Amino acid sequence: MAPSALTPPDEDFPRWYQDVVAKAEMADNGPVRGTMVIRPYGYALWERMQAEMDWRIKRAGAQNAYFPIFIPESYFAREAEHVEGFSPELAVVTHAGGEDLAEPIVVRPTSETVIGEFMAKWVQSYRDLPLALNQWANVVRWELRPRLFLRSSEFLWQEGHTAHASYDDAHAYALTIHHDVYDEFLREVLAAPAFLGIKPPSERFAGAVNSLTLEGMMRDGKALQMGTTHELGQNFSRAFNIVFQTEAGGSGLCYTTSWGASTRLVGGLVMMHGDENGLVVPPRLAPIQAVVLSVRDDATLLEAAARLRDGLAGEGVRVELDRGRASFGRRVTDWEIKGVPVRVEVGPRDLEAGQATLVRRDTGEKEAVALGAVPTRVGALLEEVQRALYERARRFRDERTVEVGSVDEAAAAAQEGFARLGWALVDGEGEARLREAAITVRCLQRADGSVPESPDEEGLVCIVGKSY
RNA sequence: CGGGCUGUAGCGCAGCUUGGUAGCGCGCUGCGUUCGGGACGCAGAGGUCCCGGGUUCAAAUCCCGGCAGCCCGACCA
Repeated sequence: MAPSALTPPDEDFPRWYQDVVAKAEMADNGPVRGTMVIRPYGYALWERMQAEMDWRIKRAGAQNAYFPIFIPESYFAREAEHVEGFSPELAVVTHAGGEDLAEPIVVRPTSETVIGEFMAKWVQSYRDLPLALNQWANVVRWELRPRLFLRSSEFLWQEGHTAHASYDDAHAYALTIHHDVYDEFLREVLAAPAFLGIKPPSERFAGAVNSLTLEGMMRDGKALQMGTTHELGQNFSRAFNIVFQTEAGGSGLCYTTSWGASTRLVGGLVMMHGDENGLVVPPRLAPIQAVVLSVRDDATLLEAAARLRDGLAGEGVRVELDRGRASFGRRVTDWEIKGVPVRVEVGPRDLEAGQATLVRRDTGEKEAVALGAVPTRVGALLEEVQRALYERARRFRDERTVEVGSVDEAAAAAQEGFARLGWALVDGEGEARLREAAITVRCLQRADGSVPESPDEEGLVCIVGKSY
């Protein structure tokens, strides 16, 4: 076995992460600090995430729209907590068209304000509600410590924004997004088990009355927030005057929500499933699910490989034929680094036996399959890999999530993973003590793991850990 | 934004202490032999030594100021 092209993850996890992102040709740093150039393979992964989230978002009743990247600074000032929370991260345009601007323009860090302004215009009657919008966009949050995908000054995301006639309706919608869009996407496509819960007040979105979160565990034991949904109460409706005429003829103030998932998920994918040989992409997400490669640059083999490619494509497998001229071993490692779930190898010995060799990326296991059976077998294998990745990630997470009985125990246990303990033990001073150990409360749950209504419910537990 | 480390070919690095012709490995190009887990031979191409200023006959090397990257912290999707 050749030496790995990557820094071993156990030796230096951040370095390993960078190696994977670079060698899998996912992204490069941009010329301005914190900016990111997303390369075709990285973007293909994001496009797959977009496609899988987009239809679920539409299924949840939201429509796509687009709002401007430039927002009047005065909009931010209208919601006190919001402006306070985002001010440090804003990029502001003060000069344009060769002149100083009368009013500075903010480059959007998120779009609650501008969308709120237009919701106020569009919502007249209870019949206009709920109003559910989503946009796919770039946003800018000036980052002091950027990392490719995980924390860049400009990133891509979807942001959903909804307005409802009642608290109950807004709350129910937030839960729908939380479960039926984000959690379902994470579980079924990204093979990513997450802890679902709500943020403690200290970790809430600026301007929200409640923030729901999905927290995944990376292979270094740290937490990554993989999606959030905010109940904004009437804070933004009040600030932007999103009012409607009620069925009874009175006047109502909307309840709004906002929710987002970003290109950070691409980084999460790397860190949740990757291994010492590079990226490992869950089949349902993979832009390339299977790659067919002939062991030699030989006309007969290439022809057989092309037939296999056609057969797989015919079964709906996203398949690519490797026509590279590099040595076989080199081509294998290159596809491994990119995390393609299944390799279909065909060599002279295979051909003689009328078979191909299938190799799964997650375990490295090989199996010989008759040529005619390859498409069917690959389809089944992809599903097996999908399940196995989820199970492996879930086991890993559960093994590193320990129940503890005090803040001190939590501080020790959460160095290598998560700790779970009573929220009452942490609420208040405990949070500050954990923070000294670089540990934060990732989410609050009920004892049975379900999502609570508010941090004030009795008997809640919290999951704490280090985070990205 | 604070502390630490670093910037030399696409990538990884040596050279800097003690100023004097810019190097190595991988990658890249061409030809040939190869190909069942990062192949090999021969011949080549490729450099504003991060940027700006200063010292000097002379700066990759010394001094000052920026910019960028990485790690740790505070902040965050």
